[in-house]
Amino acid sequence: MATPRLRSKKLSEPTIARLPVYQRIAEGWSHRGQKRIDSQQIGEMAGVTATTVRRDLAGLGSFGTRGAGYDVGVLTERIAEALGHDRHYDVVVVGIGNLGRALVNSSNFLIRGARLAALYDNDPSVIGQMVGGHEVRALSDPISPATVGVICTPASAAQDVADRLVGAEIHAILNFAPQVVTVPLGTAVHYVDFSIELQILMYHLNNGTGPLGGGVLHSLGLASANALRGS
Amino acid sequence: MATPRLRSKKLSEPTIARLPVYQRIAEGWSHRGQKRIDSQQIGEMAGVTATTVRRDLAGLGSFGTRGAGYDVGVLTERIAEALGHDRHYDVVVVGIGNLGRALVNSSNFLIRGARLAALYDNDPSVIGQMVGGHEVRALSDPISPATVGVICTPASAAQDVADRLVGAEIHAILNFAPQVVTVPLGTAVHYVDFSIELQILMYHLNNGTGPLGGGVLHSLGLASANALRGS
DNA sequence: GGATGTGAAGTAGTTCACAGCC
DNA sequence: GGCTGTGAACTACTTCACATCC
Repeated sequence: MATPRLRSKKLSEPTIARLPVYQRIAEGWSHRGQKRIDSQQIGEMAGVTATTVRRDLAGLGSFGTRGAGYDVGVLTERIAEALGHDRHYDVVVVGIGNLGRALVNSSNFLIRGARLAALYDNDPSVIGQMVGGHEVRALSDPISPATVGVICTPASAAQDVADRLVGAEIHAILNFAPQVVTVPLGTAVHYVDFSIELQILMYHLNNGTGPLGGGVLHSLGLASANALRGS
Repeated sequence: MATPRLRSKKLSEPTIARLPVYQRIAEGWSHRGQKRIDSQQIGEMAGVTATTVRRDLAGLGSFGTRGAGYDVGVLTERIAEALGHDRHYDVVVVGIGNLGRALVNSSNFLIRGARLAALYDNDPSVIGQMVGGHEVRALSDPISPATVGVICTPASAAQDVADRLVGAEIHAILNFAPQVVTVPLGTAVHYVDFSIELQILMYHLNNGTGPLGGGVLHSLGLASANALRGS
């Protein structure tokens, strides 16, 4: 009985952030016809040490082969399992400007179980358009049931949109707007901020320190949660 | 001798990632006419503890007032100083599709010292268009001198573009393409992956743990900044 | 031989608790 | 009273080093 959906031992936050990176590397490897990969190779491409890779993967169970590394197929499968990629969930996107369109049409955003459920905007010239196979609805319409809401509006609209998403029982929000939003307890908000990446890069350039080696890959997840509304 | 551009004591990686968040909070506060803010308030909005905020800010020098918190103006100024926002640097963007346009037109990307130097694409119907005040050039043209190169192409083009950027003496790359690229030693690649945020969010939803936890979360109020860093 | 997996050691980051100052 | 700034304690993560297995 191979892995009966074990209540996986809790993975550390840094590990969780690295697993998708390993997975992409494994997939690229597989694409080029390679059948096996070792921790040294993964580490080089991901910009971490081989030991870190081995510890991360050991947390998913022992599926490597001593002397021969990891089977690329098993590797991707185990990571998918750990991250819950077998489960499907619905995503609504609010704000269908350049960014919203880029996300919806990207081959890299709505993957691994994510399903696009509906699109919303408040611009009459955008409402009714077909984008990514969905008709853009009015923001004033009832929000479709979903697991995750993505905010791609200007900062000024972000709080209102967050309120609507929460009102529609959506408790996980990915916010691309440069605006801190307040939500009730029990709702998670992850912020994605393009400029922060640039700022971190510049800090290191200015100070000479930090990730400047070859093939450095930096992935930043800044999760913030749970402020009480009012008071 | 008030801070004569000190060779600032090295800040920790998590701290560096949090500073831009604090800065945005401070700016929002200032926008709403508030003059002071305390570590408790910053922490709530950023999703970290007040102690963490104080320790982060103490690393920039002691500019808080006991009993009264931080002056919002001084706060933003000190963070800007620490992150090198007074210095200007040039950015080239390659791949002017939806994402490239979204970034270039965003009020949140090219800020804090970043200056748009040039845009490139290889699609004849895009070359020559004006985007964000710049004419899109052919990818085969010589790359303009710059500090940072941003890759917004499909995965298949990413490695070629990275090679061109490196050839143009650009040693800092922000890669939005879902593709690991290899570069010579001395070049930093930061990898931004939208889907990773979604995957992390889903991991926590599936496992009940973490920044979403069913009810336990208030006690954590926790955020996480994860960096994969290389040698 | 060669690479995994893991105790043990080391390092980095966070939180506690409180002295110090407004 | 309130809130900052910081040594001390604690926790989490990474790295070392090597036994283990193919």
